[in-house]
Amino acid sequence: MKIGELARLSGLTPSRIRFYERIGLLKTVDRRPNGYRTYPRQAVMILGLITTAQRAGFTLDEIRTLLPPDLEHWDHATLMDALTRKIADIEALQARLAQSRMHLLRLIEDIQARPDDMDCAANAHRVLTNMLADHPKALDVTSDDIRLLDATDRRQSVSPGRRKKTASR
Amino acid sequence: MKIGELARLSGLTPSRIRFYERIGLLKTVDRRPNGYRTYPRQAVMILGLITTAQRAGFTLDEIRTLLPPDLEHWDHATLMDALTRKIADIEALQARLAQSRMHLLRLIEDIQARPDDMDCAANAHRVLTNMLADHPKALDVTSDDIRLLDATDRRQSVSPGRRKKTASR
DNA sequence: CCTAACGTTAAAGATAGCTTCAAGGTCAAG
DNA sequence: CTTGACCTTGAAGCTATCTTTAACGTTAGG
Repeated sequence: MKIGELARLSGLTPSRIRFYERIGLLKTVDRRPNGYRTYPRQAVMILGLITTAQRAGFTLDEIRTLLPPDLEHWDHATLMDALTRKIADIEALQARLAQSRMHLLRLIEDIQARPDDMDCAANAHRVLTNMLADHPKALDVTSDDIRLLDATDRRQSVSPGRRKKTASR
Repeated sequence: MKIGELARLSGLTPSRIRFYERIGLLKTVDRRPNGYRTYPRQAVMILGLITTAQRAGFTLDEIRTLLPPDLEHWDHATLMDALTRKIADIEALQARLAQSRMHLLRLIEDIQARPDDMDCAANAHRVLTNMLADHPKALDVTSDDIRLLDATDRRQSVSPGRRKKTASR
């Protein structure tokens, strides 16, 4: 089949298929005398496999190294290893997302927890200070820096669980 | 303070700070007679805020529209709305990651569930067919999701896996 | 006075994964 | 014979977020 038909069958665009060939993800295919690419039926499955792997989080580079020249002969060990590591990657991402989410929830709570006797500006400062104190390491901000920030306006900075031990630096 | 000191205090590079100014994320700062930028101490907090928001999954564009000219005067309603929507984004992504993970786990199981009387080639075909027959849209991850992933992932990844010779010939 | 470290700018490069464009060649139908 | 749909190529563009480079000015210290 020609590239247009393969595109229709696989749901990809012709340009994408040519792109995959260019980067070595698909092996070069046969050409007709006029230069047109000619694909075997199996190509549809290969493309489906590629998009499925992409959706699972594999990069094209990873897919290229995993894809065997022959769909029936996989490097079993390498494949299982890649799958296992990808699951671990996903779990790491999940952990970070969970943290991000909790961080945002805590931020919302903190903003709404404005004491009655505090005006918005002071509350803004309180929330900001709390938030930036939450991740000192990631921001490369030391405890000295925090104190420096506080010095700007040292009125009140009340929050539960303010600093956690400022690990290392 | 000059840009180098701000960079040290904030953990960002000078080029990144200049970049933020160029795209309008930071307002233009005062200059000394020699042309050097001069920052107020508050700038450290603004940069910390920006990187924190980035880690939470906000794009620089989003941050720019949310950041008030004055750190003490936020658009409370818009901010809360943005935070809430970002949490929803995260949760949607979490759901998709969970599905991706389950998909991979099922794939591993399926590969290992090769009947005794089936050779590897036939098993490969069986697994492939099962996989491609699975809910193809279930794991779809949009470019927006990728961005959110990047926000939590990129700056922490050790090496940005480089591609060899990006498609040219 | 010299040098190293810092500051400035505009422009280009890097990353992933494509799409789009320009400039053609091929082919089937009418 | 013309039209329009298809095919070809290489090169450039797109997105977001920076970094790097080049070429140059400034400043602090010895």
